[in-house]
Amino acid sequence: DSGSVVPYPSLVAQSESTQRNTSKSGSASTAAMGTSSSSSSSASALIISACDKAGMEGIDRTRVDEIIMRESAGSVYMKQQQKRDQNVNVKIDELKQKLAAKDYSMASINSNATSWRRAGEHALEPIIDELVQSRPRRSTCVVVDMDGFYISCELLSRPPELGNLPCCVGGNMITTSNYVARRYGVRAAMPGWIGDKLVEELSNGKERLIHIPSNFDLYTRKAHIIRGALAEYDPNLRAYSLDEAYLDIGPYVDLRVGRGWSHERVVATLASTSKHSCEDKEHVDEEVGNEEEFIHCNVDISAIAAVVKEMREKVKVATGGLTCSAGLASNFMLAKIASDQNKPNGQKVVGPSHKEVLEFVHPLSVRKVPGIGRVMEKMLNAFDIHIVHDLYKERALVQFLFKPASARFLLRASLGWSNDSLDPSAPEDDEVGSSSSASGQKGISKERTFSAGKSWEELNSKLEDVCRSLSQSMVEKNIKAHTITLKVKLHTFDVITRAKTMPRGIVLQNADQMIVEMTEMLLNVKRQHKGTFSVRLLGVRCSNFQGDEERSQDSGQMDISKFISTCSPIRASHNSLVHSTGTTKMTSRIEKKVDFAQKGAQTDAQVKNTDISSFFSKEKGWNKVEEFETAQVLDSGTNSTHALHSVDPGNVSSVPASR
DNA sequence: GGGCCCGGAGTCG
DNA sequence: TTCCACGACTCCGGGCCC
Ligand SMILES: Cc1cn([C@H]2C[C@H](O)[C@@H](COP(=O)(O)OP(=O)(O)OP(=O)(O)O)O2)c(=O)[nH]c1=O
Ligand SMILES: [Mg+2]
Repeated sequence: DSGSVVPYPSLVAQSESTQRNTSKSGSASTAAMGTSSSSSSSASALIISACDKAGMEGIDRTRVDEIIMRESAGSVYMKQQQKRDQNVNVKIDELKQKLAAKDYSMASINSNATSWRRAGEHALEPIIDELVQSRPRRSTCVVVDMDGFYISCELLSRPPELGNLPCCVGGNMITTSNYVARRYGVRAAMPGWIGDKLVEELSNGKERLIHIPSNFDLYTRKAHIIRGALAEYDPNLRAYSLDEAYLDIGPYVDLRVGRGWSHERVVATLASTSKHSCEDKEHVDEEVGNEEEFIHCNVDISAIAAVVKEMREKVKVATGGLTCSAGLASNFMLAKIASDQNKPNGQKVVGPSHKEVLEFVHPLSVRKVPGIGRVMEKMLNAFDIHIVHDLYKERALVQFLFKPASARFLLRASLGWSNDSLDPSAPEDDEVGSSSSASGQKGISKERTFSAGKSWEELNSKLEDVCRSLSQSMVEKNIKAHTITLKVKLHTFDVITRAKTMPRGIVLQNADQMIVEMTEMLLNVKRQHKGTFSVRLLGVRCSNFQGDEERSQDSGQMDISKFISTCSPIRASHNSLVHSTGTTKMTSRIEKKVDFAQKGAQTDAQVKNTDISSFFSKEKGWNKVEEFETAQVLDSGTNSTHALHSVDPGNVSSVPASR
């Protein structure tokens, strides 16, 4: 359609209260008609407990939502959520105006308000082609996620009958619940008393939610056992959290299934080769064969699935009964999504072909994509994008609406092939790029919530406690930091942070030193703040670790002119850095890394014609019709260094200056 | 132009 | 009667500096 064009100037800011969700099922262009987007219900859509998590299928979520809303109605917390919600609505309306302006200007030239999208889609074709081309051809990425981890750990050492009752870990705040409790809508990040209410009311008073205090050490111990079991299958596994691990079992299945080796022999080989570097690499090549053989080793996917099943069983035995679920796919984004599909105690395989990938990912809610949270979901929904397929269908619109990094991420997600850093589910495949400090940790923090309305003296006392506690952790971990940040949460739930980076040569670890800085900062915050200074949380964070900066040769200061003019080898930093840092793994691993993170070298040819942001952003002056019709996204000499397929440049290029 | 710093926000488990 | 954590990471925009 699109015949009718909205006069741009008529788009006045909508009053948020007047929406009635007019944008039924019309295409996103309906949204462009200026009807205020914004959510339908007055309740903040950001907080209702979307019962879409594992173990919560088919429960009467209307009643759950009703109880939750009733329990939190009018609370300060709720008011804060509504404020957030309103801010998102404002953002949405801004985007809609931006879109309307685009359609309008296009229409004035072309008499067709939305044809620019076709052109945009056309411009995306080569990029999509390349992404599809570079897709891994095997499903050997595994995400293992423990079922109800904390609560399962707790129930292990308790009478089994307890497992049939609704249980959770945490008192005032629930960190997780068992699957019985989930049937009542009780879930992580829910305050305890709401969980109580849910169970009480939805069981008609027959049951009560059982709270078990948290025992973090227990979970940490179990986590180590789990990793030990999993490491047999991939010694280079990434532990994303206590209960979640990312593995590439390609090498394992090649030897175990492809070569028919025994489990023990495979484990021994992998273990001996993964650890160290160059010498071992040759050793591996002898023992394992060359990489072509590796790659073309066509292992039946059901055989890989069988390996995963066996692996899960080993975890269960090693932990004394903890179950886990797993996803098996050709990349970690898909594997992560898949790991949730057959929870608990199940697994899901996604084949590597383009067809299989799309069949899997397209019907899913965009919310399933790791990295798309409540806010992004709401924004997408406002443009009638609900499932991943919509994300693909509206790819031109998405490219136009969002910032390059987000747009890139969303496009890749819509193709089932994402490893952007916006997606935290893709842990870096190792130590090459970032922080030389052993753990790779970038910050450490401590924060405490207490009843609001404390006196000034009490506040300072709390702050000292937090500082001392943090300091102790830093001593234990041998961490010294350059930057310290104070966090203050007011009784309204508004958060204020203030940071200070110490002068050269001064480093933070000592408690008294931190206390000095923090108390001064707190005083400043208090002075700046107008209105009653009623605090419910104080926190301290240290970052910018000493030893994290390291190699920053060439610290000499240059004349400013050099900075501005000579901008030649922007992109060289990528390749050369990856190269020069020296990767120390066996060939097959490196191969893998290219598949996973696409960090390998890119040819200049690849770099060309890939920055589509310039195509959609009118700031660059690309919004004239001619360009759209020729649809060439040329580019480039400029800043188009981050192509859609180049991933997470931040990580590789983050070599901070010396301090 | 690009790096670092700061503060706000979003996301995850 | 009340009552919504904590630790970690990333990105973005604005300011300052070379
Ligand atoms: C989501 C979440 C988890 N956690 C902790 C408790 C969880 O047991 C642990 C792992 O998180 P999850 O894997 O998200 O949850 P889960 O393992 O308890 O349940 P399942 O995977 O079967 O759906 O992390 C929090 O402390 N806060 C949170 O908000
Ligand atoms: Mg889990």
